[in-house]
Amino acid sequence: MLDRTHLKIIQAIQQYGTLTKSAEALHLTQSALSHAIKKLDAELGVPMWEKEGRQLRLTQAGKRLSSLANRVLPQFEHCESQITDIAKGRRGTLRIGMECHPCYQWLLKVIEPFLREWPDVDIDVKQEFQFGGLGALLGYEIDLLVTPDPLFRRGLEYVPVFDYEHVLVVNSDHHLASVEYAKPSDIGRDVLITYPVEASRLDIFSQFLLPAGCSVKQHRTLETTEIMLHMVAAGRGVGALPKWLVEEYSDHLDLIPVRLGKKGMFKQIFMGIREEDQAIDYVAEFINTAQL
Amino acid sequence: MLDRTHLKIIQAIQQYGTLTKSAEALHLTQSALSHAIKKLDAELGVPMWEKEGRQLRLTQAGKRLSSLANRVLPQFEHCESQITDIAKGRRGTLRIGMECHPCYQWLLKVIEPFLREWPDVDIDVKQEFQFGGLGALLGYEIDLLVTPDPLFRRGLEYVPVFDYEHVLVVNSDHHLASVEYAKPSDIGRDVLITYPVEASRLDIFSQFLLPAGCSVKQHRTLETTEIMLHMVAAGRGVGALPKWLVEEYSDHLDLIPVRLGKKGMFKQIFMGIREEDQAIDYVAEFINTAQL
DNA sequence: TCAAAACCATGAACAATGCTCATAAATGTT
DNA sequence: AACATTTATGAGCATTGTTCATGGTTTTGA
Repeated sequence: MLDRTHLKIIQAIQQYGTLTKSAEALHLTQSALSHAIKKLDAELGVPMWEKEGRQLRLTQAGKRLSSLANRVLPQFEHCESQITDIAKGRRGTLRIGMECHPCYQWLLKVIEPFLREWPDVDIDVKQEFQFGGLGALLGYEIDLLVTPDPLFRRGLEYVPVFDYEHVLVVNSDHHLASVEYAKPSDIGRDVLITYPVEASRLDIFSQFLLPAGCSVKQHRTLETTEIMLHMVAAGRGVGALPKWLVEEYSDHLDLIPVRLGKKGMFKQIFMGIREEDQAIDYVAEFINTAQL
Repeated sequence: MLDRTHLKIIQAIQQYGTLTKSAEALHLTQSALSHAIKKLDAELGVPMWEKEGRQLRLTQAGKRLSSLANRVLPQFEHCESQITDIAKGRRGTLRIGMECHPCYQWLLKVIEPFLREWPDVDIDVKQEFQFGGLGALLGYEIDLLVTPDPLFRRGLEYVPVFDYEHVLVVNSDHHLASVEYAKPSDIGRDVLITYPVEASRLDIFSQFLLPAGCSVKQHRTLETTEIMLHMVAAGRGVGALPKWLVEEYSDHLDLIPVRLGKKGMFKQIFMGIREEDQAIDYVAEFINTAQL
């Protein structure tokens, strides 16, 4: 019967390439591994690897097994650590996925009191997912998703956690610094600085520039909010961020928020969880504190 | 180490309630099971069950394990059967998920030539999913999703497979039988027959009646297309279905398709797969034949 | 080209794990 | 209280997986 050890074996061989090294990683002898894979091939009736000289290449069947390993093993590990956490009196780890870059700053503020109140719960924040945040939630890679884009599905629950206005950020020298609101064509000669995600996921493109058929002189990306704001304050470009975030920095930096379009761009951030997890006390409590 | 057998045990006990029956189902003696769960509890450091008299109830930790079992075991089984299929020279099973009821008829037409061309591939059609069709695709419950509602995510590919017009169906005695198109208020005194899914997933509600603030006299649901059409032909109500589907039955049944709104309601159906599966020949071929 | 190095395969012996059997204890039923 | 059903326990057995020792194969590099 296909078993967790088999998945570990296939994963190790994928990772290390040779039996000898894999065996070492698995705390086995090379012999044991050799026996094991021979038996596995025999049991399943088809080899998992083909040998090209010394190279081991996965067969079609092996690829299936490898795919199973990659998605199932992490779940085993997480479940195990959750349970041993419970055993030790700790409550476990809340794995939070983020689909909106600037929310990170907000999350930090929420996390702090939570960690104080729940000393026996750990928090883990992840930002990259193979199938996107929703996929990660459904695939049990994360337990909680912070997203501006709630895709309601059966079995999932979304809760709005906060509203904010998305604004353009410029410095006081910029020609838009004193206007009431910015039009899409106003930034045609500017450098736009954003987080490094696909343009389709950036509201400034999808909901402001693109619908009006406008573009910018240059599009630059930066990982960190702080540096982004420093660049804007230095007149090296304009940004698009939550207004509250801009206001937090406008004490020490020369930053002016400018409304996007006449009506402004108002966003709502949601937290999504799996229905079944609603019953877990610290999950419920996290959502509670986050809503304040 | 947590293992597949442990997951099977917890699942069996959930299902059968008592150790004795579970042991039988697992082809073990009651003694073996008793030993096994004792060891499991000891290894994890926390009991998985609490005894209320003779009743076994899952603890918090046990619930985690049970949840793991429920989502992981099916994947083991599917992977195993895929591989043994390959071993036997068969190619495996293409698991198709359907999120649109009337597409079933269309699928039947597509499946037929495919099964002829690929005698070593089986097809499995599923319609109910815990986390909806998308969740099933991401969770490896299905390999291919037929849906009117493509949610583009990283790691997924969607292909449009066909377009159709969604129409109201009435019989020739109905007062709408001869009009050019139906307005939302026109069916306020009718019985509307639909498939048994939430109203929010029925376009006739979400895109026709609701936006106009209209409703119907009564809303009935029926599983099968055929009976639904018989009811309509008998004047017992009106339906909302793809035009091509209505036309297929209008030879033997008294059915008239009526455009929904002045501009009609045009829909597009997509097939979604995981990117990684694009390389599998029979999957690619299925999509090809389906696009014709 | 040939030896050395790295890697893999195999069989026998051993160790550990899990299973069964037999039986006792606990729980629920009448 | 007696009985039926279910669970727990310990000892012995069987299976499985592991190591050890060794021989074969592929690759490397002088």
